[in-house]
Formats: sequence, structure tokens, C-alpha cells
Amino acid sequence: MKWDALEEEPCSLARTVAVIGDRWSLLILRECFLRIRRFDDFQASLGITRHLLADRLKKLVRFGVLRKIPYQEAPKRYEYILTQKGLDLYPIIMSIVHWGNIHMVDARGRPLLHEHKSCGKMFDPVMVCSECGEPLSAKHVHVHPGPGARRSSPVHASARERTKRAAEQG
Amino acid sequence: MKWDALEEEPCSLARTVAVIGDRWSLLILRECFLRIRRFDDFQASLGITRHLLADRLKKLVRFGVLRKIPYQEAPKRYEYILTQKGLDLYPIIMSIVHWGNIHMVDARGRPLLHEHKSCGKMFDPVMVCSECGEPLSAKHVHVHPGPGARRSSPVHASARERTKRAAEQG
DNA sequence: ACCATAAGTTCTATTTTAGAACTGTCAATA
DNA sequence: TATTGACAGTTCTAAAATAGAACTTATGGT
Repeated sequence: MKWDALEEEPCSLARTVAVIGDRWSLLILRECFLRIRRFDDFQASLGITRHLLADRLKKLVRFGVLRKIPYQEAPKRYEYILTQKGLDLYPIIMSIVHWGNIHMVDARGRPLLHEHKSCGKMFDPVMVCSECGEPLSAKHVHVHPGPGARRSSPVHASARERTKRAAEQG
Repeated sequence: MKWDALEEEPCSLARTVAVIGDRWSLLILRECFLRIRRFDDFQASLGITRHLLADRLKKLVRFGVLRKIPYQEAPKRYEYILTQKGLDLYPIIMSIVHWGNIHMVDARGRPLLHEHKSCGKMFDPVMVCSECGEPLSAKHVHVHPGPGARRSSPVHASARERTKRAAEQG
């Protein structure tokens, strides 16, 4: 599968992975949320090669996640700032950071703590249902095909189904 | 930067990216949450090459996200199922799907709808503060160094700071 | 004239991925 | 007995992506 093919998949996860599913894009976005805006600052704090950084910034601009804003005329210089579409990535970033906090920290503890200015406390992010407000777990969610589902998708026989069928016939 | 170096970074995001930050891992995990468990089923539904699939499954097992469970003795066959560590990735998956639902769908609409069995309604995931329950946005969060922060990190002068300093001196 | 800042671009070497074919084990079938 | 098919990989070569360093362009300061 080619990289570009992901954007066309009838799957919201695949399409998002087309935007952020590589080594560097998420790290660049982390820096954006930490108020980094300029080419050399991204490069210095990430250690990414300049080539890749230029490429990724271009991609994120193309997807409308970042916007180039001029801050100097001669020579023309730009800052990269998050659009609303980019700001909306915050729950993804936070859920990734939270999983790392729980499952990937070493003995020294968390690298960062997060304070919610609204209530003044250190917090963890919690994902809840928009309708009833209860915390979500995979077990309590059922998936339905939506209007954009793949047309006429005859449920492809799985290896397990084939095994079962063979066992029943034998 | 090498792939393995990410795991060592004092950053929960970088360490999580070391696990899920490539083209395929998130798509494999999507299939896991949709109850796919076997090699050939992953291969058929994703179109991933068998080589890469074997490699990624090995990696996810090594990180403790998936576990191999034998389901047949002769010949020995295994299913790949999510561990608790893997199930905890659900908020990441859901926030990615939700962003795609909002920002990446075409005219036909969402490929999938999600029903919360607990309350019976179609829902969207919402990320809230664990302490006050209010929805989170980047604007209302302040970041502090935690116990695992990079030791003696003298805040690296950014390009902007250098520019400002030069301007003040000039 | 010389150096520094800033944001890239270009180059080669290395690593990763795509795509297809091949291997090994066992069960059922002809 | 020989053949076929299921299943989970491994091996191979060609193509693509990435790393790492040097180079370019435009400008301002000493």
C-alpha cells in the first residue's frame, strides 16, 4: 500500500494516520503545542534532519494542520502555527502522553505534569461518552457501519470462520 | 535519530510513538479492536505485506501490547490478542478516529458510527479533566516538569529569543 | 570583507518498505 | 499414495524513505 492510498481509505483512523502516522509528525506537533514555531527551533529541539523537517512541515501545512505566518519581510521568514484543525489534535496528543505516562515511564517518574488552569489541579485526561458522560472502554462500545462505509462489503470470510466451517464438515 | 532512541527519550509522547508511531501499527491495532486475531486475517484485511506484518506483530508482542495465545497444537498456531496494556490504547484509537470523523470525511459521511452500550446512544468521545470533569483544550493546560524530566535542562535559547535579544541590543 | 542568522535544498550512504515467491507442518481429499 | 489446501511465517530483489553532512540564498551587523 502506498502512503497516499491511506487518505482514500473509507476509515477515519486510516485517514488520520495518513496525516500523523509517521516517526516525526507527532513529535513536531508536540513541539507546536509547547509553543515552538520556527524551523531552526524544531530542528534543534528534535534532532530531526533538516530535509525531513522541511518535508513534514510542508505536509502538515498541506493538510491544514499548520499555517505559515510571516513574521519578517526581508528576508521573508515564516512561523508555523497550529490551525483550529491542528488544535483539535490535542486529545490525540494527550491520550498518547497519558498512555506513555502509565505504561512507558522509568523509575524516575513522569517527565511532565499537566495542570488544568480552570480548576488549578494536576490532572490526567479521561475519555468519556458525549451522551452520558461515563468513561469509555472498548468493551462497552458497539460499532455500526455509517453512511460512508465501504459499499457492498460482503463480510470477508476470516481464517477462523474457514477453520470452523472445515471442522463442522469433517 | 534512530528508531530505538525514541524509547529512551524522557518524553511520554516519544516513548509511545516508539510503539505505535509507524504506518502500520495503528492499523493493526484497529483490527485488534475489531476482533481480528490471526495472521492471515490481518494480512487480508489490511493488505500489509506478510513480511511487515510479522515484524510489527513481533514488535507489539515485545512491547506487551499483544500476547500470543495458542489455539491449536498441531501444527502450533497462535492468535494475537490485546493485553490490558493494549486495551488501554483505546482512548488513543478513539481520539484518532474522532479527529478523522470531524476533519477527514468525504461527502458520503462517516465510515463508522459508535454506540455506547451503557446508555444506548450513538456518541463521540470527549476528553475531560480527571479532577473537575470539564472538557480539555490546550489553552487551559499548563505544563510542569515532572520527576522524570531531563536533568539540568537549561532552557535552550530559541531562535525567537536570539532574535529578540539581538533586537534589544541593536 | 567577514561572520552570523535563518530557512531551506542538495548530495550520498544506509535503512526500511513493497511485492512476490518460497518453506514447513499438518489435515482432508482424490 | 499423491495432491491439495490452510496457516504462519521467511526469503528474495527492487523501490522508497531516512540519516547525516554540506551547500545555497538573502540579509544585517562588526
